[in-house]
Formats: sequence, C-alpha cells, structure tokens
Amino acid sequence: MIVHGTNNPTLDIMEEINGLRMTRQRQEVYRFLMGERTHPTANEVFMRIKETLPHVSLATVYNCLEALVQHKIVRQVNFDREPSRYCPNLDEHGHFHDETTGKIHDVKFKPGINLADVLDLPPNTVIKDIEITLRGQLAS
Amino acid sequence: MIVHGTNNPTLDIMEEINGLRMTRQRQEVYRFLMGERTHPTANEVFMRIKETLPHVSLATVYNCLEALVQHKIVRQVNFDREPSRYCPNLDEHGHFHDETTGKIHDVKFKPGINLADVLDLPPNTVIKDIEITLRGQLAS
DNA sequence: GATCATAATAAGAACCATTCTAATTTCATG
DNA sequence: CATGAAATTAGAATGGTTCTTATTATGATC
Repeated sequence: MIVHGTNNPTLDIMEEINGLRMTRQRQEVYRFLMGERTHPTANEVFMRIKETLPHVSLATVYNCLEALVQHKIVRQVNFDREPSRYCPNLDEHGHFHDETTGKIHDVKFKPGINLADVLDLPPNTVIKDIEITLRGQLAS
Repeated sequence: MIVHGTNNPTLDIMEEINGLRMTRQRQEVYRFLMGERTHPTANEVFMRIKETLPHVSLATVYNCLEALVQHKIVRQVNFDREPSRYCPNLDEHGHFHDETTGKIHDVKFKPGINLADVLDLPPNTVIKDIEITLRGQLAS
C-alpha cells in the first residue's frame, strides 16, 4: 500500500494534549472542530480536512475522533440514531436540535444547577457521563 | 409470497390507542413491552413475539415499534449508537445505563423540578422532545 | 355476505455509519 | 541508523435499520 505525503510538519505544534500524541491528522481534526462550532459529523470532518491532507482516509478520521473523545479533548454527541457529531466544548452542557434550521446549539445549565439535585438517583450512584439532548424549534 | 396464520384474534382487544389501529402484531409488541421493563431492542422484541406469532418478520417489528413511537404509545431510547431500545413508560424521565450490570433504569426527576428551570434556553423555545441519558454504576 | 380501496405484513435485499483487517509508514528511543 | 510500537491507509466487512415488492388483512359500501 502506498501512503502519500509527509507527516512531519516541522512548523506545527505536536505536543501532547491530555496524554494524546498530536499527530498531523489528529491536529487537523481538532483544529477544524475548534474552528467550526456546527457539531460536524465524521464525514463532514473528513471532507474538510481532505483539503489540507488530500490523502487522509475516513478510517483515520474515525480513529482520530475516537482518540480525541477517549482523551476527553472533544465530546461525541448523538441525536437519536443520526450520525455522531463532535463538539469541542468541554463544559457540562446539553444540545438543542433546532428542527427548523437543522442546526445544533449548545445549551448551558442555569447557574448553580447541579444535575444530581434534579434527578432522583439511587444513593452512591457513580455517574460517568450525562447526555441531554432536546429537539424543537426556536420561536420567531 | 406466502403469509401464514390469521390476523383475526377474535378474543383479543383490537381497539385503537391514540388513533393507532391495534393489529395483532402491534398488540403483541405492545403487550411485551408493557410486561418487560428491561428496555428491549427491536431484535429482542422480535425474538420474543416469535413465540406467539411464529411468522412475524423483523421488518414488521420495526414497523410496529415505529408506529407505537409515532403515536406516543411507547418511547424510543438511544444510548450512544447502540441499538435503539423501547420503553412503555410515558412519564417524563431519563435513563441510567448501569455499566456493571448492563441494565437500564428509569430515572425520575425530583418532585417540583421543571427542566425549563434548569436549562438556559433562549426565550420562546418550543421543546418537542427531551432525552436524558446517564452512564455509570450503582455503588455497592 | 361480496366487492373494492387502503393499510399492514412478510421476506429479503439494500443502505450506510461505523468498525475491522492487513499492509505500510511514522514516530520515539536507543 | 536500527528497532519496535503506534498511527495511517484503503478497502472489505459488519450490523442495525430501512426499503421494496408481493401478499394479506381490514373497513367501508353496497
């Protein structure tokens, strides 16, 4: 198999983030996510970073996204069974899917709100991850 | 194509629910969901109602589940990108996925809690659906 | 009850987001 | 520079779900 191009970007920052080695591909994926705030899908990331890394593969995009998610650098967001979307906002927040525009908006919690105070969980429950998604429309 | 059996269960309740005609297959799907509270997948529903309707097809199970969901008779529950699960509890509630047992538990909101009071939504937002999912483990 | 139009079901093919496989390349370290 | 581990690539495979088409059941009307 022929793998094209160089992965030695002498001018690029390659330092680790959260213990994850920042390869060129992970860097491009991450940089794109940080710039875009539209919660793109894996395929949208792929289409876009192909402009910079023409020989990147979709599998690599999936690998990069998985690595970034596992190292808590980005979050994976799922709406029903639609393709997963990716979000660089690490603050605890939910997602609102506007049915009119199709856009996804981050939703903050009101100040002082702790989800454990809202949900009737059994005592001593260890919560590792919370996902709050809403569908609806922004009134005109 | 040969379609076996009869769909004329003289002894069964066939009245509509929420405007949905209760065919034999929909009835069996619904009855099973009401009895089970383990949030089964479509395939699990299929395996089970085959015992009663040996010639039911998986596509029909999916059709029935979709019809039940669209008529707000059951809820569809998604965890990440795992197979959808189905829940006959129509009260507003979330779902807790216990990683230790693999089981899914309904999570009620604490009394007097209104989600609109918790989330920082733009004014006049119309929310049509909310999904709250948690992953973690029940402490011993 | 017979006829007709419509809806639901069955079986299997198709779809498509995602994961896997195997080969190659890159990287970190000595 | 050599070596081993990790990352990338291309393409095949996977699997939950949806689609297609033929058949059957249902409800309305006579």
